[in-house]
Amino acid sequence: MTHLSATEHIVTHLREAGLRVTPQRIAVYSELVRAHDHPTAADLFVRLRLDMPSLSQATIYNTLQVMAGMGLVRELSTTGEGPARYDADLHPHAHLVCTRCGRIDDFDSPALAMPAPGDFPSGSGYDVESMSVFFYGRCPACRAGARGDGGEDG
Amino acid sequence: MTHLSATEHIVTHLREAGLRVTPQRIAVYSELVRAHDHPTAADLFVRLRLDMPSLSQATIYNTLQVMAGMGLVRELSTTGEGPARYDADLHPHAHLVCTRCGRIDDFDSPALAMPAPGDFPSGSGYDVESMSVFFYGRCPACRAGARGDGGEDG
DNA sequence: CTTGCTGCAAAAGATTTGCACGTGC
DNA sequence: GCACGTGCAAATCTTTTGCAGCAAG
Repeated sequence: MTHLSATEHIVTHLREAGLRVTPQRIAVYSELVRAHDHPTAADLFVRLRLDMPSLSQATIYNTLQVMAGMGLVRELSTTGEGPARYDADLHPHAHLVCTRCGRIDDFDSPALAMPAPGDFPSGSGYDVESMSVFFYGRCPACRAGARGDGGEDG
Repeated sequence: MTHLSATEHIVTHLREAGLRVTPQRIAVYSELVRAHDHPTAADLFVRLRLDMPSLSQATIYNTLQVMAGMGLVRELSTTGEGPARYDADLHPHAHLVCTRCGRIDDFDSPALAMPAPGDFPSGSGYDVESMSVFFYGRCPACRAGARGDGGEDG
């Protein structure tokens, strides 16, 4: 759990899962680690095609599904508004969703009493494995009266 | 905010918003208040067509959009898995989402330190208006090895 | 060499939209 | 009576799937 590169990380996990290590999988994961703007499958497609013109959308979807299943990435869902977004940052944190431009920012709450796994509802009969906290509102750019094109990140 | 019927409630809000009071809007809202299973647009369509055969899906979607915009109902998003679900219960509460059958239950947390509006992230620059807390796991029926058809509510 | 993965394109599922008619106000 | 809302069907958008060829192990 030292500072392995994204490539090392995905390669290790794929090997351990008995899955094949392909350039496409490495590319998708690496881009997701590099990006901090919670891109959609389509975003990743556009960005990655620059370096890998043969890449197909189906492979992106497939790869994201595989990685989400391995627990390597997290699928975020805003409000049904638009496509799913993805996050390679697995440390527990909330998300700020702009209801105007759709941008998603991380919100790492020092003050906010974020429920810990121990607070998971146990009386409900559910076998809770994870949780999500979303805050909805307007991002700084949209508050400032900007047109709200959506966000670029890096 | 006394115990008005669902009809009284929606009629009042539509009037205040300068929108027309139609049987379809009353029906959709009333069914959403009656149901406690966070139905999808398609669920509502099936249920309401029994009493209102001419009702169309487009009207359901349109009505849900209008009511969500008015803040009368809340749109929930499970995990991007499947269609959006709706909730007419506006009091702050978390949701338990079954990752196996898609069922959603309310979770009203007495013990859980649910962030209050005052805890909303203010340093982020966002103008936060609402929040959602989702817990993901397996519902009692699915834990018990049931097939997981999804839930009826009554 | 074997089998899983990729790329393509078509399919499937959910939601939105255009238009003509009906209806609330 | 006017304009909004409804109903229908087609369009749009996102994601999944079938299949043939390629490449990882």
